[in-house]
Amino acid sequence: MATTAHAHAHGTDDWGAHARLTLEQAGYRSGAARHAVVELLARQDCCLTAREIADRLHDEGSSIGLASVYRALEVLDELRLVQRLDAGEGTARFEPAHPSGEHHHHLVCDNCGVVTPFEDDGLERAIQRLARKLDYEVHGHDVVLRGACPDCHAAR
Amino acid sequence: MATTAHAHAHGTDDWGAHARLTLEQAGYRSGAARHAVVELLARQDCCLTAREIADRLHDEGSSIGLASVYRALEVLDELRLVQRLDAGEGTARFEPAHPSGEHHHHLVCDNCGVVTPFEDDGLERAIQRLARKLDYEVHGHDVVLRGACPDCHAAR
DNA sequence: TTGTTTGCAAACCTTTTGCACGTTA
DNA sequence: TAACGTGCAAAAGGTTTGCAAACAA
Repeated sequence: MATTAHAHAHGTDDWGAHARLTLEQAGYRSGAARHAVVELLARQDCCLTAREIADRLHDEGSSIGLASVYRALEVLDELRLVQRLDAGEGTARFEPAHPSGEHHHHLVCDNCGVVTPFEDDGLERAIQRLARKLDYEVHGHDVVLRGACPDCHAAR
Repeated sequence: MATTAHAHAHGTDDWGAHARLTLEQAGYRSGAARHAVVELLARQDCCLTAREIADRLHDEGSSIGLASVYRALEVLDELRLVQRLDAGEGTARFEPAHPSGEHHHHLVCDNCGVVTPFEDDGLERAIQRLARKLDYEVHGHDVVLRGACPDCHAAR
């Protein structure tokens, strides 16, 4: 089966190690804040906002400034280690970008705002066919489906 | 041919009239600011930011407040008369949503930021097949392809 | 030691809101 | 006239930046 709304298992391809290596090879030193952000992201299946990242780090006892979270995410984005996603709520979300190219897309509930990941091979194939036809060098893509999640739909 | 990077012709299905009628039927009165925003959007093929809308209206001599542009867009969005798009630059973009369901998606250049519309039937079919399989009532979707536009790609 | 990273606070930008005034029905 | 729409200014987020202190190499 090609479609699943379940996230894949945690850390199966060790994104954390890949990210640390890539950062080092790009000449970045290791500091506490960026390290903590990488460690936290390595444990995520789906996207978090910068504030969510800072809050979780605080909960775990780290005192990381929000600005440092943004700076870490900026570097990770430049190195294509994270995928930035705008779900339309005015705040950006970030999730690990796996070197294998494996990725998912998102369902966003118009009503409650919950974001759910899904994967679909047919969709990926259609996008690859499309990208070949365009006069553009395509590096990546995002698909967001909007609608009513099962809970909100049932609650009508 | 199913794929085109060209926008379709201006106002061929008279979105402006449709929008005015929908607004009236929803009980909205007609005011200068919202009217001007609808008129301007009716002439657009692709997305504009709120500031771009206000600036163009000013250029045309209207003195429309930016807040009124946002308020107009909010109403139009609620009535599903516009499509809101986040291209990831931190500012939302808006374009007319045609009642026929005809729509396009966007290519965003990572380098220069230019946004180009495209249409692809294969992609639409893949999304429709996918939507049927999900446990979600899907109302809409956005696809953003990111990469290097022909100019930026050539300039390397 | 030297340049990088970080935390804090201030600055910035987009978007929303309060309020008084003008306008529509 | 009563309710709605608008413009302006202020407020409210989210994100970026300046700077001095802490830190890695």
